[in-house]
Amino acid sequence: MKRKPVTIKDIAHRLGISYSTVSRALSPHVSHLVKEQTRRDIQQAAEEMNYAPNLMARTLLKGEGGILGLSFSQVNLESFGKLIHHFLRLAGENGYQVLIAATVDRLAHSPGDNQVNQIKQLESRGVEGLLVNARGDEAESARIAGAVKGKLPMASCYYPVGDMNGVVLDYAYGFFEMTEHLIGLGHERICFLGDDWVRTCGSSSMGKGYYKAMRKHGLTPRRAEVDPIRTESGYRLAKKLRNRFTALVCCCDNTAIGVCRGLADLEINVPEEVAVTGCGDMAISAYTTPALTTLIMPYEDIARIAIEDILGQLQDSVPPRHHILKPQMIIRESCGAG
Amino acid sequence: MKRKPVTIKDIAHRLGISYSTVSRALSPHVSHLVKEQTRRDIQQAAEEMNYAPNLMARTLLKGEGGILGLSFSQVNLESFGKLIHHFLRLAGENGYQVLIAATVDRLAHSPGDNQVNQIKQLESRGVEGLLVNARGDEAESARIAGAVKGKLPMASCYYPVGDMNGVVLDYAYGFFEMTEHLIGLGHERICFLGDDWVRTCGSSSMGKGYYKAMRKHGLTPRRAEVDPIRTESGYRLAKKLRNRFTALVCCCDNTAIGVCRGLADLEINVPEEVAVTGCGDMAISAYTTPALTTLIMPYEDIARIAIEDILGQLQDSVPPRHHILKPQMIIRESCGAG
DNA sequence: AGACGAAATGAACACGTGTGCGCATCGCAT
DNA sequence: ATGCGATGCGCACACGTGTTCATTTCGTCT
Repeated sequence: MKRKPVTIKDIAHRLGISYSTVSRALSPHVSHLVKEQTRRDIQQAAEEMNYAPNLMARTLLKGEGGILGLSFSQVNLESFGKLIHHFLRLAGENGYQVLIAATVDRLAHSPGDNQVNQIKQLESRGVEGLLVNARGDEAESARIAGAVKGKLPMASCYYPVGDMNGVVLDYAYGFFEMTEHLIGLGHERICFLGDDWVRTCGSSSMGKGYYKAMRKHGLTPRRAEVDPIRTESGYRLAKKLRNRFTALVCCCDNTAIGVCRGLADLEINVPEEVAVTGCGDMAISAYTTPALTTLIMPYEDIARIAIEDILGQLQDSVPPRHHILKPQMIIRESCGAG
Repeated sequence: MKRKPVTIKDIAHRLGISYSTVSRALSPHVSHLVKEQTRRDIQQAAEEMNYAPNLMARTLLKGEGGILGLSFSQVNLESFGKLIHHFLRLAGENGYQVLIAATVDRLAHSPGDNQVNQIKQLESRGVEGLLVNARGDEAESARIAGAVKGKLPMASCYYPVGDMNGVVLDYAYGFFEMTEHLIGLGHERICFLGDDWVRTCGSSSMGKGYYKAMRKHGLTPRRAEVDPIRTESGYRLAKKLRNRFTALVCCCDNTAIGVCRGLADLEINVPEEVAVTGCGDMAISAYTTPALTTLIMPYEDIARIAIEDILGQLQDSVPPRHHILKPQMIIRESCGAG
């Protein structure tokens, strides 16, 4: 089934010439060293034999292969899809392809399948730069930083990775603003729905921003655990939280929509009785009922800055830097301040 | 900035031994040929020097490198994210990594940046198998089939690519069933909201299924153009179609949610006055108001079958086959038959 | 001590490509 | 016919790795 691919040797053998001539004829910057007639013969033969150059051999010899690595914890959320989309596009525009690796489960910690191991694999494949989306676990982030430091240009996104340069989303800022907005509307019993908010994501975490705003106004913070991927997880929580809070700050639009529907099924009005906010601004979030108040993340900016940073480091012209991007709060109906 | 990576030669030089010994010591299946003491020295040195094997060199020599290729038209929809997620997971479980390439715009046809070219690039990188999501354009599909045929094991997903084996979603079946369901509920003026439905996707297209059901019952099919990515596109269409139809069959949940909100803003009740259906079953589609009647696509099955097919062809044990997967209609509120 | 199988290691080749160097060929002037 | 610059092409090496073959070293028995 799997045929041997044709090489320049095959072409040379067929034409009865040396393969260095073939190599030259097919390399644009030295093809003028080959007689025009033979060059045409070679190009025609290459076309006929459906020749495709072996980029691994070329990379092995020259040391640079035009490939960037992407190590992600997940890809099945719309937000990750958007980011990857822009990264692929921008990489392509700069002549790079992308090798992508994703962990199966952001919670799985099987020793052989951690993110450090994945990054080493990407490095072994000869990637020239790395875009990393770490889970936020500080211990693992430190190991990642140790494995990459000084060997490869890297940009982390969303969460910081050690002291490596990165494009960090200031979730804390966004959730601080969002929480203060709700407090300004008169809410006092406000609950945060999200992951473990102390251990993860360090100082830029969503929970930290919420916590800070609550403490600032002398309110007691509370938190409920949800799985951001499963809308159902938010839906179920609505029953438990129905009478205990007047506002629910969700870590993800997915969650917020589940919560809204859960409250509606209990005949609790959103936003009149309970205000709900999300994060991420999915494509549909402006068109749900009620339309979702949420945080817009600048996915395209993240991808662009990350690419610029990696390419800058590669050309040794630009020193690695930290970039902190602020999400933009967009007020719609679900928080009751439209 | 970019340091030279350490090789087995570096390790050998440091220990004053030949690099063949180092190579053996680090290859599990022949490491027993090396004296235990030297083997430990080598492994310790490799650890200390942070050695990472060059997988490109290994691939070049042995001919197989453990990479599968993914050529997609888009990744920024939730459905594509899901599929890629499962594909990455299953590939990883079988010891493969994934090189991914995506076209920027499914409508862009710049000659150098077509999908055929991308696939050739992936081939040059030494991918052993290919998962292709073509746009459905028959001319380009034929070129893709010609470029890949006999050289690489390939599985196409969603839409067929020439006569290559693939995992095809029978959209036509799903939209036929959905349309008949609406007709069974008494609807006669039913409109299809989607892409160009004649040219694209061949006989398995969404539009074909809708068309067939309408014709079967003597109804005149109509279509409105929408961009499945932009929810806004469905929202705007609600005004134009408000009084002309009693049911709207959408090509994507994104569109359906936009339409629902558009109708709601016009104070038209869904589903009492107009029924709406979607396709894809996004994470939130069961929790919108009204909950969306839609088609569930078996993303995990697609990924699993595609991987099995590719790996089967690689081991030459399983002949390539066609697989046709049927979407499952799930009735919720938006069609008025809950 | 000598012999001999076993164990351990080094030398060499291969994979496909790019490139520096040297040789051959050709056209042209002396 | 000889010299000479220019052009075109082949040889050989390099990249990092895995594997075959030959060679050395070692332990053991006669």
